[in-house]
Amino acid sequence: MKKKLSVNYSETCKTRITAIKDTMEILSGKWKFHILGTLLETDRMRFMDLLREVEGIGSKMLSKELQDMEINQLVTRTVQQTKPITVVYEITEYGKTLGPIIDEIAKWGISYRNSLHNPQDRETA
Amino acid sequence: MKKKLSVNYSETCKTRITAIKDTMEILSGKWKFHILGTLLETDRMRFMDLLREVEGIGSKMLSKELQDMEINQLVTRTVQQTKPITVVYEITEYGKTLGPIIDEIAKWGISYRNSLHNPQDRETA
DNA sequence: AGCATTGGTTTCCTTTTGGAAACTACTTTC
DNA sequence: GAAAGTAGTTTCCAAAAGGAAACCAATGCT
Repeated sequence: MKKKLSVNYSETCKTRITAIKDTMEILSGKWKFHILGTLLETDRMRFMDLLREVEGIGSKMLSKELQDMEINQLVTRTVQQTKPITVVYEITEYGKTLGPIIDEIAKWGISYRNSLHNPQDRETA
Repeated sequence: MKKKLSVNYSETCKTRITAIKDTMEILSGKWKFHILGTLLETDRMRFMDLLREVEGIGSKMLSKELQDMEINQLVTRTVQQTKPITVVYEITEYGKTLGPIIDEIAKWGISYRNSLHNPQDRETA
């Protein structure tokens, strides 16, 4: 009797994997979670403010990541005709639907930090 | 009057950002969510089975990602002294605590797919 | 003997990612 | 007029990530 080679995967499972791939592609790169985490807290921020708040990022990366997210309708970019022009970025309603993901990730990260101090927490997870 | 330069960030916000960074570092790379998604469904799998199920991955990457996750106690590796030795990987209880994150990511990815067909869903998100 | 399977490792190469610094262009302030 | 702040873009480079293919050691099958 021959063994089944692969493809014992259910449809729902493949859908799930595709969904995970889609999401992670949209949120790819070193900074998107970081930027979104910031925008979810403060709603609207100018470019230079983001540059200062998202510690470590450079203008090239910030610009690129914001463009990516604008294309995916997660953030909006608005030029304001002020004295020196300013540009405000804000998270869209659609972008806010990522909130639960970010929350879960933050939650896990926090309990991970705790488990570094109390490693037994990890065994009894 | 001078403007405040940066650092108007609350402590909880910084904690949150650090948590996000921690989590994403542990789950870095192209395949970890994929592998975890698979192991969360099937519990225990052999190396070659994973190689076939995680479509597109090569042995080098699979090996490396599994090692990373073993170090972080997300999966266990057990050698079985069978005829040709087999190695089973299974997700740990601690690894299962990532379930909610993966679920949220999968959920979002699914509704994202839907919004590609009905773009108005995205505006009224 | 010869091939397949298991579970990897190693090598070599390409692509992607990301960072630093310089530069643009316009306006305001000193 | 010089400096500084706005919001980026461009260039140049280094490092990291990832893939294909070959290889290895042990065992089983025919």
